[in-house]
Amino acid sequence: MVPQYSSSRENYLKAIFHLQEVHGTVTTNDVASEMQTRPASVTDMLKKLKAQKLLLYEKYKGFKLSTEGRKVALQIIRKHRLWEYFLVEKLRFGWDEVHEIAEELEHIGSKKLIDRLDEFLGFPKTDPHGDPIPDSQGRWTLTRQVDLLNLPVNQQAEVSGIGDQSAEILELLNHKHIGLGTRLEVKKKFAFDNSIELKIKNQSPVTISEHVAKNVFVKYDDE
Amino acid sequence: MVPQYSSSRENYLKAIFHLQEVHGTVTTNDVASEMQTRPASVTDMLKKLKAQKLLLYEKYKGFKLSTEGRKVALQIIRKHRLWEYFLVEKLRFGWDEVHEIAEELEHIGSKKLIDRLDEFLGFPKTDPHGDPIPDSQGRWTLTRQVDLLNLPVNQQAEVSGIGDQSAEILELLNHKHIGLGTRLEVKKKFAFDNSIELKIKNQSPVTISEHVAKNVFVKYDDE
DNA sequence: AATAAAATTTAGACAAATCTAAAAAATAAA
DNA sequence: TTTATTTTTTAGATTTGTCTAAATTTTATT
Ligand SMILES: [Mn+2]
Ligand SMILES: [Mn+2]
Ligand SMILES: [Mn+2]
Ligand SMILES: [Mn+2]
Repeated sequence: MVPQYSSSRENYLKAIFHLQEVHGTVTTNDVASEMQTRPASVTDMLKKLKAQKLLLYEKYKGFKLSTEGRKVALQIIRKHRLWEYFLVEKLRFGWDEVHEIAEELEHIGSKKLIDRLDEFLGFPKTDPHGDPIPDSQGRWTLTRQVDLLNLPVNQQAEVSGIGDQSAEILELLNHKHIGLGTRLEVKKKFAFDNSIELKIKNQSPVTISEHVAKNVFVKYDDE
Repeated sequence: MVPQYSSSRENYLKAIFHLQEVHGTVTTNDVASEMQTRPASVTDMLKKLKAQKLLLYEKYKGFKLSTEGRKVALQIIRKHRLWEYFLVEKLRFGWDEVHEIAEELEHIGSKKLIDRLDEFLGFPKTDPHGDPIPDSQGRWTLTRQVDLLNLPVNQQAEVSGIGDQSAEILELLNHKHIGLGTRLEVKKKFAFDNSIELKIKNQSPVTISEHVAKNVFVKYDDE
């Protein structure tokens, strides 16, 4: 039997993993705000994760996932993203309504379940938000992407990922018909507020703020 | 937002519902043994369920589900059985390996998820064990389910469940081309050893022993 | 270097779900 | 109808995860 961890512990591992990826480093306060909880609760949990050897931690000095902790985090992320893919591709959910549900489904234990699901879905490489899905060994293919602020004007590109994945930004993008795989190009950048005008084929131009642009990643053939 | 109950409470509701269905009545000890827990823990939980108006309970006098408790129990059962159907029909699990996983999946909250799943599966009426799946209003179609010993002669019926689920009986039934969904009728009952002769369309008659007949359940429309 | 501010941890509490041991009530047997 | 047995409930603990308030440590500012 594979060791099982509580949903709460799995959520902490996942949060720590994400923060480690973005900044190189994580703090107690970072985790507290990511998890919508109190710093004192984070400290409590850090001790428990350390006791389970999922975390390297010395009080006041900082912490990071152990090799085992990282492995567990990647499996939760794998489950989260496969379930999101399932919800969108098989149950016709919108990409902006699957995160909450996947947040629960990711804690279902069976390894066989998730490997069968992966197979059923045809071994998808990325989830509905463009994020890579780790394989059953916890590996993923790194795709390099640029955010829209850094996409050259008039360069055709394809949306390949979203940074911030709040329901709010997804709703906004949805409304403007911007989604994974959307082909677009930047027509104008306004220096005043760094807003950007985009053109999607067969649509009238749309404008997005700097805040949004920073969170939309695209890939394009750079010759 | 629909009220949410803990997995533990949902499991208790389900257990109480099942015991109510089988016997007309449930006791603290029944629940304890069904849930693999202690009578004292059951009493603790009965008080909590009563406080939430899911249970009608007076100490030492007995208890039963309230209308609301029954409704909740039926929704958990609906989810359990739909997930079992999904696991068998879509992920190619054996019918003998899905129960444990469904025991976890049944606690996922989203109502939309389960209704979409139902639709995706084509609104199945029974789970892989032949048990009826309640619809989204908690209703199920009452089809008379009897074992083959009690099926009237010449009454067309459909195999809807197997009692004993050992590999041995499954092998025997498999050999005789009897499985879930098989349409058949009883042509003759032999008083000598209670063996039974069956007819399946386009096949020559087959005989099964009393022991086998007792473990094959069928349903038929009772007019 | 001394002080102020911020981050982190500890102390002590609470709710949920479970347990063991003991008490109380209901039921069965004598 | 007493007495014995079984069932059910209570009392008091324990574990997990969370919280507030206070103490401690680190970091930033004079
Ligand atoms: Mn989660
Ligand atoms: Mn995602
Ligand atoms: Mn369950
Ligand atoms: Mn079943």
